[in-house]
Amino acid sequence: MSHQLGKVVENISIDCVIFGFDKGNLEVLLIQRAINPEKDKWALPGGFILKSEEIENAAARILKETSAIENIYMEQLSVFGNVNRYPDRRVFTIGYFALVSPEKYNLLPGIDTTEVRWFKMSDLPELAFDHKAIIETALKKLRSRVRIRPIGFELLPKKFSLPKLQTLYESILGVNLDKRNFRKKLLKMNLLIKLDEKEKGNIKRAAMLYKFDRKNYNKLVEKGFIFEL
Amino acid sequence: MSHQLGKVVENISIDCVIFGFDKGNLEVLLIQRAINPEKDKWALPGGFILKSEEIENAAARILKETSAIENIYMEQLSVFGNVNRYPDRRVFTIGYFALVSPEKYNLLPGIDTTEVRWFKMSDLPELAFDHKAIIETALKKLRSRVRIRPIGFELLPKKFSLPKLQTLYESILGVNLDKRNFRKKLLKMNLLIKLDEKEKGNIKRAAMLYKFDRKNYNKLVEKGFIFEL
DNA sequence: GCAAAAGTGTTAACGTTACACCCATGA
DNA sequence: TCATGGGTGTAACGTTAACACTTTTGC
Repeated sequence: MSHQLGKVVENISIDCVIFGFDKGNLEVLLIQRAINPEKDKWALPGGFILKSEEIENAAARILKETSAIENIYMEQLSVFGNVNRYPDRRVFTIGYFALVSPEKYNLLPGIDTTEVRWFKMSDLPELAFDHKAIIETALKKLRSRVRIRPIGFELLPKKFSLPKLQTLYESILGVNLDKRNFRKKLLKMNLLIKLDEKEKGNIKRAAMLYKFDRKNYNKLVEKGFIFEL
Repeated sequence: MSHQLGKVVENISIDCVIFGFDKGNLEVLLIQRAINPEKDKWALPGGFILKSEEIENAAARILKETSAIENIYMEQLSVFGNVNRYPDRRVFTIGYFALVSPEKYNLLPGIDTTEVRWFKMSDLPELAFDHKAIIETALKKLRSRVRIRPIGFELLPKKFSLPKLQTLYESILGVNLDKRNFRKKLLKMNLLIKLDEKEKGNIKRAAMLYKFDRKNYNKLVEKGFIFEL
């Protein structure tokens, strides 16, 4: 955004940690920087806040401009402001984070980016600035959230199978769960609608598909329901 | 800190939400502003970050300079940056929050403050800037934390009785708890050391005092223990 | 027909809830 | 001596954890 420097708050940026889940792996969205500083390095999608722009709008705009992802709910993570985190001058960055289902979006490298793609969390490249630390902070938050809010569903396609959901939880939490107990618990919550449809593809035995019952979830929350793993 | 404007990052401040607990009431620490903007209004202890100062150090320094409270652990809450939250120019503020036992500290109005004192959460004065919203955000965080981390102990004196601890939890969570069940649960965790001492004062029957066993808590956490109400 | 993954119930251990009376002390 | 708040145990209930076999289907 160097061409915009007059219009932006020059010492506060936003960086977005977007988690996805694909084929049993937790992934994160990274862009390759087309400009200095840290040209050619991989980094979180980020940019500067406009002088008269609310922070949340800035986060949404920046994510859209760099990756073409839009209309997702992002949550504020933390501010990172170590004196030397950015070269030349002091820049604070506000971390945002969100969970999406990768297959829902067509990625498109935008302003100041040469490439956008998903990286497995287990196989991250070298990252610009302090973005490694930001991702680690986001992962901690994800882990602590996932047990008490039904955010796991955000990471899956609209239609998903119970084994996929279980794999997701296992991979985020880093533990193995009992298949029968997991199903029992989830189904008893009345948050899943069983579809009349099976998974497709070259699979031995196709699993039944479900969708998340968001309406009922909201209704239950109003009554004091607390989702817990 | 007007006299320091050359040395500070001019568009990023810090505001501290310090909760205390006294006589069954949740309280928050406020200062009366001695300077413009919002002179004479009550506000959170706050100030600007020095250009070459790490954020955490700034938070600690600012709290000390305004209220004389020091050596406490504060946690980052969120950034507040609405375009019009501050008059004249755009200033972002980083909210920090902490829990203390009021009786441990002698308050002393510091730089740019005419008065410091505790206010009951149920009886707050009109507040400067967006500080009301910041306090509300902090309260939400406090409520969601208090069930899953033993932060309640921070709000009490070193030595406390079980009824006091229970009152504290009841007042933060806004519910009534069963005395016997509460005791059973807490005592089974092995986080309390019973002292050979009773509460003092004009009370009918003095309760036994306990202290929090922080060493054992840390040991248990390492083994995977999760505190839960 | 066999390998691979989906689907299905029961029991025992554990934790949570509900509930009522006696005790110590200051006034 | 009485009013106030401290302290104590048990039984019913619900939740979690452990565990193994049958079903479907692509190859």
